[in-house]
Order: sequence, then C-alpha cells, then structure tokens
Amino acid sequence: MFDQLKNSLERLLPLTREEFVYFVTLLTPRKLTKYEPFLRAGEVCREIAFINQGCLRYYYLKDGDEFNGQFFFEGSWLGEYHSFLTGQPAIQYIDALEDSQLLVMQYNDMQKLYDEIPKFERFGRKLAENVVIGSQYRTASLLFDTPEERYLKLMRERPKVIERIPLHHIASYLGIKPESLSRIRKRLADGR
Amino acid sequence: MFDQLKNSLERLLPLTREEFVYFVTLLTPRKLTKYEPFLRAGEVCREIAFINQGCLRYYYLKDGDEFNGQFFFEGSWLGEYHSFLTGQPAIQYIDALEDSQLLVMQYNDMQKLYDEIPKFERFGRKLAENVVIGSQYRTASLLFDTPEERYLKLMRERPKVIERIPLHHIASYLGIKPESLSRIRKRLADGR
DNA sequence: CGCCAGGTTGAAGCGCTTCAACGTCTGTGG
DNA sequence: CCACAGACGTTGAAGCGCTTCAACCTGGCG
Repeated sequence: MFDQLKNSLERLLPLTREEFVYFVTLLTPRKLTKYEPFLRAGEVCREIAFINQGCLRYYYLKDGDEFNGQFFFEGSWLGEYHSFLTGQPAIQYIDALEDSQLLVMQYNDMQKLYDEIPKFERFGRKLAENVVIGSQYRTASLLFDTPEERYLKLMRERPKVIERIPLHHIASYLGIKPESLSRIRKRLADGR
Repeated sequence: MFDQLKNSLERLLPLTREEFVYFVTLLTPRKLTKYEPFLRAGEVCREIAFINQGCLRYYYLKDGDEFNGQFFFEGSWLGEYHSFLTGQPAIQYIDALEDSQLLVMQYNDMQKLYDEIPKFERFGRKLAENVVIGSQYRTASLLFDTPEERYLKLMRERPKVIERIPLHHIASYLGIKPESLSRIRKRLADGR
C-alpha cells in the first residue's frame, strides 16, 4: 500500500525508517468512485492527497462551462494549491475520473510535520518546485503552441492522458472544443 | 538598500537580526541597463535575483518570435525555475525592460543556506508556493478568458504592467498580436 | 430494446492573424 | 536647429482556424 508513496518520497528526500513511518501515520486512506468530487470550488481545501491508484482532474467552471486545468494519475500529489496555502475558498473543482484510492494528509498535520521535523520543509519545497515547473510548462504551451501542437505534445509526453481520458476532457484541457479536437485527429489520421 | 528585501523576506518568515544579516552576505548587487540580458535560453540558470528597482521579463523564443511569460517589478524574486532547480539548460530568456538594480544569490549559496539554516527551507518553500499560485492563475486565464477579458484583468489587477510596459510586449503576454490588442483597446475606448 | 454519453461530420460565423500602409514620437547626426 | 531614421502604435482588408449549432453515429448499460 505504501510502496509507491515511499518511492515518490525518496525521490524528493532520503528518509530514515522512523521518519517514513511517522509520515505514514499522518495519512488517511480514502476511496473515491468515478466522478466523485474531492473538492468543490468555494470550499477551503484543507488536505492534499497522494494518489495510490486512479485518476483525478482539477477544473474551473466559467459561465457553466468546465475547463480542465490538469490531470493526475497514481504516483502523484494533488491539491488545490491556492486554497490550501492561503486558506481562501478554492477556485478549482477536483474530482475523480476513475475509481481511485488516495492517501490524504490534513493541512494541520502537514504544518505540524513542518514544525516538528524541519527536514520535511524540504519535501514541501521540492513538491512546490515541481509543481512550478509543470505549471510554467503548461502556461508556455498555451501561450505559443497551436492546439494541434499541444495535442501532439500530449500524445508524445503523456500517453496516459490520451489512453485513459475521454476526448472531450482532453479538448477542454487543450483549450478547444471537442469538435475541434475531433477534426484535428482526423487531419492527423489522413496524412496531415 | 535592503529595506525592501527585508519587508519581502519577513512576509515569508520571521528572521532574527543575525539570520537576516547572514542572508544579506550571500547577496551580490548587480545593475542591468535597459534590454540587457540576465539569462539566455540554453544557459544554465545558476542564480536568482531580488529586484530592488526596475522591471524585467522572461520570455520564450519560438520560430523567431518572442512570447512574454511574465513581468517582474521591484520587490519580487526572479529566476528561471526550471533550469535553476534541475540544472538543465534554460528554456526562457530573461532581460531588463528598464534600468534595474538586483540583489543576486548563487545557487550554491542558496543550497548552503538550506543546509546550514534549515529554517530557510521554509523561505524556499513559500517562494515556490507563491510562484505556483501565480502560475496557475495565469494558466487558468489563458485557458478560459478571452483576450479582451485578459486585458481587462491586467488593467484591474496589475496597473503597473499597463503603465510601464510597451503595448507590443503586453500583447505578447496576453497571447495575441499587437494589432489585435490595439483594436481591443479601441473597442473599449468607444463604449464597447 | 432503447436510452444516452461520447464522438464525428457539415455549414455558417466570428475573432484573431496576416500583410501592408500610415501616423507619431524620440533621439541622433549633419 | 532641422531632418531623418527607427521604434511603436493604429488602421484597413483579406484570410484562416476555431466556434457554434445541428444532425447523426456508435457503443455501453439498464
């Protein structure tokens, strides 16, 4: 149950057996069924989750339309950064796209962890730093890649997304309408 | 010279006088003249900078065209996260849009700081966390706001950008061409 | 079987881009 | 001190790609 977590943690900082065990005691397992929400915009996000199995997304709602911000698979950490860090109401919604198993850590426990074992500050730092890199990469792609280029990048760099996520969600992630993505795929299928 | 830095630091974590003084010893002042580069894509970014005065941007180059990623003014920290953190060649270019004064910290000194005074891990963490929030906000805007909405948001939330940055750079930041931004402004000036 | 979500296809429309010309301001050299 | 160059911004006309709206198809599931 904690193998994947252990690998993920150790890539960020080496831990003694005791430290890891202590970390684990702060986690609570939770299951989500497909489409079940983890967080709704407007609520305050008081926890982050390690994904043991499954797939989740966060998305924005604007004028009744959903816009997918990011997809997360097993092995990664997930939370609403803005709300979790500032205590303000969340802007993003988070829900499961597949039945999923999570390991959840409460905000208060996380702060306690930081205070009691300063070494874990490094964990928090590296976690945030990795999110920065990913987020800036995504921003750049939205800024200067065409929708078709964004789709090709996604196929190349994150095949899981193509395999496991429905087309209309991918379209929303790419910033276009499902019809447009469908036409892009057709264009690519015919030799360009 | 260090007043602004002190304010900025204290908002992230309270420091003793000694800690602050030590922090300052790791900084080197540097001046940049307008348009002078701070970093070129392809180089490895080995330093981050606090901006004491002036204005810088980072941008991407694609097929000979520049795309502005972000603008930074006095009081904020600046660096190429991807490269600084991974040691890989930078993707972004950074240069000054005005004559600027910086306080620069070397990567090695920063790691030393983390190791010697673990408390500063919290500084690094909070710095990264703030960047995450900003970056996700920008991504969201590119994803679902129209160019006109993005421009209005910018006027409302970051008037400095409108006042101090040339239109064609703002257009590039918004993901559109200068001609289009010019037309948007005209549309707004005539009552919509 | 029949419903419905997810995906495809067609036609028309709109907004941003492209290309080109022109206006304005500023700094520089004769 | 004036003239000109160059950077920056505006305006017009034509084009293209994504959107919109609508119809239709397919596969999964009650």
